Amino acid sequence: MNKATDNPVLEPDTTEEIPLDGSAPASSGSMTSQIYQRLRTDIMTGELAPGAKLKIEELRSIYDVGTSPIREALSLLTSDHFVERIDQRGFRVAKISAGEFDELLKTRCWLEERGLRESIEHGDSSWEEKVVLAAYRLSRVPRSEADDHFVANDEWEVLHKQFHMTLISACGSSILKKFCNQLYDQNVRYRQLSGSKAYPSRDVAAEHGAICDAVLARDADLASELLIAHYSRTGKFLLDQLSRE
Amino acid sequence: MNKATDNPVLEPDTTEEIPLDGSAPASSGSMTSQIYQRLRTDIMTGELAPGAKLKIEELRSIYDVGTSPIREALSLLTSDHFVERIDQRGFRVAKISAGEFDELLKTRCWLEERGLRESIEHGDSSWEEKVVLAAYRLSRVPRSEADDHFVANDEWEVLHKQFHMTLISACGSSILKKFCNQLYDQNVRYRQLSGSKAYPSRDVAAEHGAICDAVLARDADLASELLIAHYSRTGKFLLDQLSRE
DNA sequence: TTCGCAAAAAATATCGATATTTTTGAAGGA
DNA sequence: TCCTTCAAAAATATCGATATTTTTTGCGAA
Repeated sequence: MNKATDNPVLEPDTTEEIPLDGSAPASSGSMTSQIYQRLRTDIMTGELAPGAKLKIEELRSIYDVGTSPIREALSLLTSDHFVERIDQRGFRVAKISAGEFDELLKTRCWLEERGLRESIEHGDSSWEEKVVLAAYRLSRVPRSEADDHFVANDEWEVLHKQFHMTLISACGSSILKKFCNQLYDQNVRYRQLSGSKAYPSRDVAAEHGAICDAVLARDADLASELLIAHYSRTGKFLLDQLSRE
Repeated sequence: MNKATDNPVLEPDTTEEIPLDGSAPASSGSMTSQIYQRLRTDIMTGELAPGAKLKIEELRSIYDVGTSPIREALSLLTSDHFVERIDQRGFRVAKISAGEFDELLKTRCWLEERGLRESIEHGDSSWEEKVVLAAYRLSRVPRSEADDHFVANDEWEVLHKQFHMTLISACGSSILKKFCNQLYDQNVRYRQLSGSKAYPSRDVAAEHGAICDAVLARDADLASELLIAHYSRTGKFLLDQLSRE
């Protein structure tokens, strides 16, 4: 058998196309990039609480670098809306609120629906196969690392994002993809912050499967409906948690 | 007569709500903010050519400041996609291309259509009045400062943006508004760069009027159609200019 | 000539010190 | 008691110098 280039499904590096992290600066290399990544994860996981003041001097001693890389990393994080910059009075971790989450959810649905519809209309068979592959990979990994209680599974996180980003990957606009990527990460942050206690017991895997099926059937209306329902359900759940506090 | 608070139309500061600039850092205040603004306009106007290398030392001597504010301003400009940052090898002005413009135009239509539809559905009478006012103000100002040939009119630029941003201002998502704002500015850049020679002679003012009418009639389908046609027309024109070079 | 390699030059990234601004907190007056 | 004011403290912003990295250049060897 010759090289497997004629069958994309067998090509293992299909996943490489979509960078799943903040994608702006590579994590290695410059000090700035490293700090950027560390701060980014620390904010996403809630290590750094929403609204917390990010004092340069403090960070400087914690991460053991000069002020320049810190300030630069913080400036970069501004674009991801993970950090707020107030002129002449420094940086702070972006605040969260039920209201903002509501907007986030709404906007995400709007943008991803558009991305999905465009992909369904324009995506070729290679895109279809990527979707199938992403769905399959996701289905093989448990959502929680423990059976009895919820323990976040990093691998699932990665594959879940991969799946959703693949859905819209053939939309024909890298700008839209970037926006969706940004909003996805914002959403992850909210998920992390709402304390991953008792996760809803609905069959998320089945929902993914259904979306995948609708996509393969090129049924844009159904696929969109399922996708939005999928997001809205977790959204509702998170919103409850947020307003309960 | 008492204060004009009961009639929003007479309230002159209706415009204040939407910041029309890059909105991240205020233009005055810190050195960083000033440099940010200057670089931003210099890039938008084409003073700094697409793809041009932004050497820190050079900028440092031109703007007469230290390296920190420069680097920070450049980092901030990264979020607007006016500047590209390549780890360990500095910054350069974001490149332009017909392909990217095509995506920009598409995405802008997608997002603004959604914003407009949501606004039409949810906007109250105060929003309606803002639209009327923005449309009126725009209609009073000539597109070009000269009658015989085209000379960009700054006031028109401001009011035009104001009009379009007002259209989507009641969509209920500040995230979407921010995205549209960003894309609008990107588009302005393309317009500036494509050399403002001989502008299309179609009646842009009439198009704005028609959109406004459709909005007031709460006809979402018609308004969207007109808006998209409006964008597509200038888009086509710009795309021609771009690929002709 | 062309290729590759190393040294020089240029540019980026980072540091630590200083200037500037904001915040804090305590004293004095209404 | 509640403001207001002003000075000390804290934090941000900026600078100029140095360390690192990338790019260029020039010199042989195939």
